[in-house]
Amino acid sequence: MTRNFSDFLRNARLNKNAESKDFSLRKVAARAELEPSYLSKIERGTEAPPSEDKIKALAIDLEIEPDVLLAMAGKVSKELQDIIIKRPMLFGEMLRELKQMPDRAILKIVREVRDGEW
Amino acid sequence: MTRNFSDFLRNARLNKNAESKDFSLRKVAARAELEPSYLSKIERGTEAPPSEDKIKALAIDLEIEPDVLLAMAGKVSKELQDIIIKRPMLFGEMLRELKQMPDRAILKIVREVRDGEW
DNA sequence: CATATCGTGTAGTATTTACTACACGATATG
DNA sequence: CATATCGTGTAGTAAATACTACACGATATG
Repeated sequence: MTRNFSDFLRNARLNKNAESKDFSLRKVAARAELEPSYLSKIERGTEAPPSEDKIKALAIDLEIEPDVLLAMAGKVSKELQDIIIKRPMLFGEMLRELKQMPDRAILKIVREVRDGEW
Repeated sequence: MTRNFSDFLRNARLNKNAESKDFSLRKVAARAELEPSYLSKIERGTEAPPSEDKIKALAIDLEIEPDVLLAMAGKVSKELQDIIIKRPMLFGEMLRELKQMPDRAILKIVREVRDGEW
C-alpha cells in the first residue's frame, strides 16, 4: 500500500548515492534526524512512512518535491490543509469541480492567476 | 483552541432543538452513533472533536456543511485530501497561488471552469 | 588486518486518537 | 408521583502513530 513511497524513496536515495556517495542510508537518516534502522524499515515498507516533518526533511535532502513525497505517503501537508480550512466551502467546491478536469485546464488557471488576469 | 467547534456544535444543536425537540444531546448522539457523555464533553470542549466520520454524521443531522464543520475541527476530509494526493504538484501550486486571492476572484474562476471556458 | 561504515533485526516505548461503559442527580411527562 | 429522559462525571481502554536504543554480521577503507 505504501510500496510506492518506500520504493520511490529507496530509489531516489540510491540514485543520489551512486553520484556522490554522500547518500548512504545512515547519512541520509542522520541529516533527516531519524534512526538508521527506522529509515531502513521505511525504505523496505516494513514501517509506515514517517511524520510530515521527517518526510519533508527527506524530500529536501534528496531533492524531491515535498508535496509529491507526502502524497506518496498518503498525506497532505498541514500547510495546504490550513489553506483549505480557512475557506472550506470555497476550496471544497473548487477541488471537487477541478477533480475531473485535465491538468492543462488547471495549469491555465494557475497561470492566469499568477499573471493577474481576472 | 477547538472552542470554535464545540460552541458552534452546541449552538447548532440547541437551535434545532428549540424548533422540534428531536435534537436533545442524547438523540443527536444516538443518530450519530456516539455515547451521550462523549458528545457532552465534545460540546463543552472538554474532549477534542471526534473522527471525520462522526463529524460528518453530526453535520448531516444538524444540517451543517460537513466541510465547514470539519474545518472548525481543524480537519480536511479524506475525500478532498485524496483529490490533492492524486495531483500534488498541480493542486499544491494552485492552492498556494489562490491562498492570497479574495473569494470573488476564486469564485469567478470556478464559474469559468464550470462553464467550460478554456 | 584493524576499524570504520554499512544495512538490518529485535525489542521495546511515549503519545495521541478515538472512543465506551456505567452511574448519578436534575428535570420533565403522563 | 412514578418513571422516562436529560446532561454530565468518573474511569477506564484499544489501536494507531511515531518513533528510539542496541546489537549484529557483512562489507569497505586505510
